[in-house]
Amino acid sequence: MALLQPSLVDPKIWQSCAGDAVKIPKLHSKVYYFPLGHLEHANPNPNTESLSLINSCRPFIPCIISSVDLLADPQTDEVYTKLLLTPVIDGSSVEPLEVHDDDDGDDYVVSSGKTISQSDANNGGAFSVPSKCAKLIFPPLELEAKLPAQELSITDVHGNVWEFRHVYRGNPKRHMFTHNWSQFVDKKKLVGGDSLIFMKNSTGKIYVGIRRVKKIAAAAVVQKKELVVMEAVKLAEKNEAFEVVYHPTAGDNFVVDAKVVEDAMKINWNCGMRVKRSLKNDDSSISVQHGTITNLCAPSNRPWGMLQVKWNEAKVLENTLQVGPWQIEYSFDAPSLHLQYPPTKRVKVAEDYTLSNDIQEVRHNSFSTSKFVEANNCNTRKVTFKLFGTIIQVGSDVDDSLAKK
Amino acid sequence: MALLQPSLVDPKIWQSCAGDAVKIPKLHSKVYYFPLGHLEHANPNPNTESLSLINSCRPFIPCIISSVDLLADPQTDEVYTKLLLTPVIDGSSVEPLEVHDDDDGDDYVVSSGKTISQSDANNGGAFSVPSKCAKLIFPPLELEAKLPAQELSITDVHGNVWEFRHVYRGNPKRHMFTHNWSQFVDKKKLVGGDSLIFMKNSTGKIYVGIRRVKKIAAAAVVQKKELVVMEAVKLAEKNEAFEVVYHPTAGDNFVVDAKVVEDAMKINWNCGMRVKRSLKNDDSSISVQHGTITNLCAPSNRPWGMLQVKWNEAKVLENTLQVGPWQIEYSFDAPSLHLQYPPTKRVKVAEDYTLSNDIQEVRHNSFSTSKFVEANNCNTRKVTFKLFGTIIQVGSDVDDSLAKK
DNA sequence: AAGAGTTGTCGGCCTTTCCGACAAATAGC
DNA sequence: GCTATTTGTCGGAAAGGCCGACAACTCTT
Repeated sequence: MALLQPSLVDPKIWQSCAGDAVKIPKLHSKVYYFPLGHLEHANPNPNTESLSLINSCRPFIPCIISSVDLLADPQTDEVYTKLLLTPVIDGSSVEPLEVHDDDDGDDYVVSSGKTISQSDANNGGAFSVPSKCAKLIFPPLELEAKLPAQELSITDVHGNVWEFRHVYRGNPKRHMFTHNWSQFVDKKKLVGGDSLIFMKNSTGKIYVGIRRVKKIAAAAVVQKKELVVMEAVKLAEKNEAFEVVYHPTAGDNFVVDAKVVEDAMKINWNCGMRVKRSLKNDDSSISVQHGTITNLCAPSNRPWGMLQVKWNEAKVLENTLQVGPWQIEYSFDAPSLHLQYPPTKRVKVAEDYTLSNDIQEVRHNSFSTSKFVEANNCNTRKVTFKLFGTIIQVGSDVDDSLAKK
Repeated sequence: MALLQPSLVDPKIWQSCAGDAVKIPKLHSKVYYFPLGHLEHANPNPNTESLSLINSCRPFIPCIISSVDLLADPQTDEVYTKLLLTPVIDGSSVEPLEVHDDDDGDDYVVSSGKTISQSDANNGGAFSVPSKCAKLIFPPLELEAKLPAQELSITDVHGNVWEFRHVYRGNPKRHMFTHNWSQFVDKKKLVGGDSLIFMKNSTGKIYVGIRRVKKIAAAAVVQKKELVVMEAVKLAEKNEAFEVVYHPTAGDNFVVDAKVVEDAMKINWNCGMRVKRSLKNDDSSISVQHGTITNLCAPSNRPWGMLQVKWNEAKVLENTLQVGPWQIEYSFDAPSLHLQYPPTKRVKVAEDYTLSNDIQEVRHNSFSTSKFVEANNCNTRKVTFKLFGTIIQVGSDVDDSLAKK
């Protein structure tokens, strides 16, 4: 039953399992690859040797997506993706292939999730189905009947079918899985805290995906992953095609759509700015985090983790303290406690006619420090990146002008 | 779980499921196809219309096996085969393809069977494993342990894997399947009397096949099968390639290796001759039936069911009362009660130079009747068949010579 | 803050599964 | 035909699964 090969997953099912917040670049699209993000994704505490190698590399590498595999782990059922990236040599005349929009329009997938309780995982072999899920995903039950029941065939990410009995019982009445539930818990090694995602496509076929709480990663495995990352980085630096693996549950993607990065870099991010970040929860509801930029802290002008944000909400993962501009949004609605930042985007664009194969970095060593920035222990730097032939400047004299007000 | 398509089965596993007595002709080999046998295989009581059509056809048709599919029924797990036969046009110069001997030598399959009891099928969800089977097929258990147990992964004919707990318990101690056995009974719809065949190949992988007691064939299904047979017969008669389906449990094969038929036809079969027939039982043991030829009763010189045999053993299927010569062996060792027939093969062979597309039948209308034959109410006929350009004569004047003694 | 709706956990009961006892059937001498 | 071994069936025991009761939690207003 347990296949040893990773399973190819239907794109819409894969997306629902990963969560709608997870963005996988499209085939043949332009992206930026962030080596530091890649390393931190494999190992949050990388060894110094790896870090120094990363520091000697370009901080971001423009690439084209040459292949996308949407996969599922045969052991854990968790979804992940394997991408083949081909570095773009600046000024090269290779015409990019057409980006195929894979939204087929007609077929859709609706999903509903639940983090399973201790009782779901251990007790009596029954699963308490959230009423939202039952209403949205499963065929309607005869709720007036004495013992409403139906047999559901639910397909996992490997294409294996599980037959559950779905009943509506108890007082107050609720939806439950009874028959075959404990076998499912047993085979999938589910524990309290793991999440299930139930999905239904336009043909009515029902699917189930799993997100695990515990990330059991042995030190040896992490070491191995780190070595694989470093091999990829070396290939990227040589402008050769390289393969990366991205697990949506292990932090943000380090391969980001070019336009998204470029647009985000055009904003004059500065200390004290109010920002937000919308997150999808396990049950596919949306929650919004609000925060304030506390520092522009990119060493060597690395956009990955350039902005340090202090989030208002307590439960925030460590790796979201330092974010890239594309990972957050400027918060228009939230009133700033100290200052009002104008939503106007002040962008400095300079046409570049130099055909160089490397990304040009121009560091402005003359920092201008405003009173506000000083008061917030925040260094404002003028930083200019060249992105696909366009020079972008971040951390401008906006502060000064505002401070003068 | 339940596939709707027939499964392709590994040849050695298929053979063990069918039983070693079942002979499937090799790809590209010469065979004789018996239309009457085909019809009786589909329906033991065929309608008169079908029978009259069969009678207007050749009684046997030489063919080449153009394809062999070894299959398993997705509903019942029973094995069967689908053959594509291409009629051989006598004298045609088409060079036959090489017959590939598919015996790979190295890999073998051992098997052990059991007809399951009422208790196996209904009670308490346990299966009493025959000790022979446990010793031959399963990995050795620590028989000295207090509760010897192991988990066995057993593959069915569709490639689905079943996990059973195999224990050695009770007083007296015996091998049993406990965990998952009742699910297997349930899913496979097993009833007392059905047989299981456990197999192990040279890599140690364990398989299970099923033979059912009840042949539930609705009248409509039988009608359909009869029509399919008649279509095949019509194609065969036109010397066009045709497909046949053979179920090993439903009687002897009507597609028989040419050499086997020819050799059997060379023997002067006669009334009173002692014959034997070895049969493989469910548990893969061998039992031998003994009998006496009571009649040479082929109407229109049809070798299928030409010999009428009275078997000594009681439990004989009806369809084995009338057999073809290739289905039995001359019994050298069994002492004849009345007469001693010499084991010498008296064969009359005549070279045939006529290039005819049809099989020549020469009926000798002058019957000679001996005293012995008269006393046994047995008609001795001289019958000549042309097989692949060789004329074979059966039921000779041996009787007379013996009777004169 | 209160009410309605939802869902986590528990104990009881019923079914299924697992076990050795015993006896019946079979194989071996 | 006798004995040794194997295996079919049974009743009791243990485990697993299904149920409503009740309470805690969440969401809405």
